[in-house]
Amino acid sequence: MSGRGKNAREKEVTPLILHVCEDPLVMHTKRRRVDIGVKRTVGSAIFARARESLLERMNQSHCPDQDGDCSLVGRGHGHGHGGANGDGEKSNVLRKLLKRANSYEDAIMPFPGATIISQLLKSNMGKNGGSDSGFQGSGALSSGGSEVQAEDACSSSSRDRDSPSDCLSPGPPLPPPTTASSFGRPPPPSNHNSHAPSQTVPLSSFDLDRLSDEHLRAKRARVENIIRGMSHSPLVRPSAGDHGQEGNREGEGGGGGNGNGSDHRGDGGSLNASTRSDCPSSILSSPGSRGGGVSVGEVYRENKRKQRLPQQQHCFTQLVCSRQEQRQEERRQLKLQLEDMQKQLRQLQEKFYQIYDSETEEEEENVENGEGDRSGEREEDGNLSEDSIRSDGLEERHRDRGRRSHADLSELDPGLFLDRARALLREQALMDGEMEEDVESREGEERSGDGGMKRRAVAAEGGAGGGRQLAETLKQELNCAVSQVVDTVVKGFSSPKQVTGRHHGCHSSTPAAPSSSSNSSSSCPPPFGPMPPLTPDSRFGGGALALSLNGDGSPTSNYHSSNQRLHCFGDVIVPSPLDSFGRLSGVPTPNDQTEALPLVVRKSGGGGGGENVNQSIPPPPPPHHPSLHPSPLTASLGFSPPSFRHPFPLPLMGYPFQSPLGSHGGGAGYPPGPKDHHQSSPDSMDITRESVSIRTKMASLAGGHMGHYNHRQSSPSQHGPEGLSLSLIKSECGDLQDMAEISPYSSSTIQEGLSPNHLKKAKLMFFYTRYPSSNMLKMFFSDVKFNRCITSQLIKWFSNFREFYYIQMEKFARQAINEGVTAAEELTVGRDAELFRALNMHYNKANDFEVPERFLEVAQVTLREFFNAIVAGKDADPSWKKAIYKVICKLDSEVPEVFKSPNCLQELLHD
DNA sequence: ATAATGCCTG
DNA sequence: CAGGCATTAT
Repeated sequence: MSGRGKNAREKEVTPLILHVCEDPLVMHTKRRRVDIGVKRTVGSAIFARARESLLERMNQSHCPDQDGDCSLVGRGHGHGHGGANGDGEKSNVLRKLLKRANSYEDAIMPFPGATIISQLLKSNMGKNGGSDSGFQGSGALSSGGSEVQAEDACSSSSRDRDSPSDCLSPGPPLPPPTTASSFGRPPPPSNHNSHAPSQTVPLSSFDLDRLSDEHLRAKRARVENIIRGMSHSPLVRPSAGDHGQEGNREGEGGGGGNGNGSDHRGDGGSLNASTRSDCPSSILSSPGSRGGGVSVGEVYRENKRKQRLPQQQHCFTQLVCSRQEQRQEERRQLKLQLEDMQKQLRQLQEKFYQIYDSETEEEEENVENGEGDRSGEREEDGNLSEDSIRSDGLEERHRDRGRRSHADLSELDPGLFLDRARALLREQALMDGEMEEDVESREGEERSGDGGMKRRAVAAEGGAGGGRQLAETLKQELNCAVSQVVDTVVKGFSSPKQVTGRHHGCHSSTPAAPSSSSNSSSSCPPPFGPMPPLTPDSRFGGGALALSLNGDGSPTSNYHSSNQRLHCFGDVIVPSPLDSFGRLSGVPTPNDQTEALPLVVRKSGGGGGGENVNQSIPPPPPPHHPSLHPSPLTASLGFSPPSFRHPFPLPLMGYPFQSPLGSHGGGAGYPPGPKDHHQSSPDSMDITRESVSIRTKMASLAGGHMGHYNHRQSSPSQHGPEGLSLSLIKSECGDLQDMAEISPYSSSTIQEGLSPNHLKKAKLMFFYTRYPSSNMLKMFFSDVKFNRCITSQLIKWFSNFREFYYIQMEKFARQAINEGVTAAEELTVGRDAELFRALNMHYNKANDFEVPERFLEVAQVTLREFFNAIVAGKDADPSWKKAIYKVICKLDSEVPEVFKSPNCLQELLHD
């Protein structure tokens, strides 16, 4: 067989050889088709047609161009792979995180976001100090350096420009750097790590003020960096992941010590500083000046950038002519930035969890063995290694906690957690003081001078004021920085009335924090302050909890928490937080949708199509989002799994998340498993984690995800037949309508996609029919909303079944011949036959279905047909199977009515 | 033009 | 199991 196939292929490729080849197989100029050409059952065509038309109409109303969507699948495939893979690592981390998130939620929630952030910041400092340095220059976010970075990030992400979150950082083309001096001067960070220490010392000794200044700046820079780094988070959409990865690579390179990243940044910063004002285009061209080798990826990005260039220039040009345009652009960017920041904060928190998690795990594993290779594990996670300081602290904590058993963790109450955090901070401070040298030696390579400096500052602070103060300070600083950034940006433009106003409103939405004033250094009510707590809260769906816990500083809790819930992990869509805020706060935000749209648009962009997407052009995005986003109400109610919010992929979500949601009052957002029991099986978590990766998969739109789900789902008792399909793949074909279907009210069993259970069902059906017509399939899978993709998939399934079936037949027929069987009559297929076992294993793995006798007969006939054909030497004919197919296709029997029931699996398997 | 099939490959 | 492709049937 294989040989034949190969020959055929060769034929196609090298037709010239044909005349030379004697091999009959090769003789065929064209690949011989063995197509059976089986008549297509038209039976009940009328009936089916009517139904079909009905369905189609439904579909059409929502998604006229299903085809187009379908095509995306293919395209997405290729691209998706890269993205998916890239995210893989992170994904794992995330999964890990998620896995335990639940247990920690309680404990973590209380943890003051500020503290977490500060810790993260510190850690980042240590790790990214060198690479981050670039950001430092941007004392003010508006600094050219930062802008360049933003440009970089954006441009790199331009591929999927649809993901605004990517460009979160400083981004918005802000007014010329007021603090030009700060960033203009060669930021210490720009230097290689090796220099860092030396610089740090002199600085600190020189001028405390300056030190603090730097400190502050560094923090800001760090924030930016973190944000930037965050963009790689696994949660980020695949497409986003692409560029994110690139960024990551660069960053890592810098961090790694080769200095590439640093160089690059440094160049960008300086270049930007010098040229930015002159001409934006120069910025764009800056890539050329980038450090060292330009990888293919970079080239690609460069191209992207160049593509964008015209637009940018245009923008600036227009600025002269009409500032409005620019403002809009800026506005948009600002928005993006804000969103990103929020997201990043959330992610920071997650990282924290992550570390915490990994540590915990390690503890669990190594409690008895001792410390083991903590560092090793940290390295594994990559991000974890970021902060040695933090790690140290964590280690300590873990040691402590570890002895108390893992269970403790989950039991920690907020207060306790907080205390621990403080203790940790103190420990850190202490350690810093005592082991500064030691630590430095260990991390010196990674840490920039700034980082070192920072650390000292931290230590000092900690010593003086204690952990709490430190935390507070950090928190404030962070908040202030954020606020300032926001304010700066906002103020930067002569605020387009609507937009700007709205933004302010959003920020100020917090009762306690009146709009712009927030940026005052001392008591800036952090617009995003509450963010951190969000995650935990969101998971619980109980905003109230967050509120009570939040007391520590962020005046606003519910608001944000609910909001966060909305976007939490909304990597995919990131429905602008602003919008959410606005709605929640009751501020009418008519335009929100419009504005947000651009962000949302990414859906398809991920694939391949969307390079351009909405870079600078205010995209007139499709007005479909509303339905996509859970209404504020929903969110507030407890749209529990924020992390699972997938704008588009929603359909998919239904399946995997079902269980998690179930516990939360039936997950308002998703259809409760039709009639199915929520399986709270141990798999729940797995499923949950899987969900994370689903995003990636979804984004990639690649096929073959089914397999993954199968593993989880195949277990019989799991999901109902409808099991909430993962509609995945085909979800693309799907329309927005699907969303509606999935939406809360639609408890209808109509599925957008095929679930593992559907596959199972199809396999069982194969015992009755080998050649089901599409109409038949539609009847038997009435719980599936058919579209071309679904139909094709089902047909493909059966095609695959047949393939396997016939392969087995041929195999066993030949085997029989080899064994000396001479008469077909000698061949019988019983339930104990090897052939049957093979088939049963394939179509009825669990063996929980009684294979109809008829199937045995058909199998026997088939086997004999093959036997006879082979014996007769018909197999020489490339299409020799065709005859057999024709015979077999007539042997289809009626499929029991039970199969028409969506719950048939239960019923069938129950027996 | 589209659906359906089969073959091959991953 | 799915994608891609070629072929065939409608």
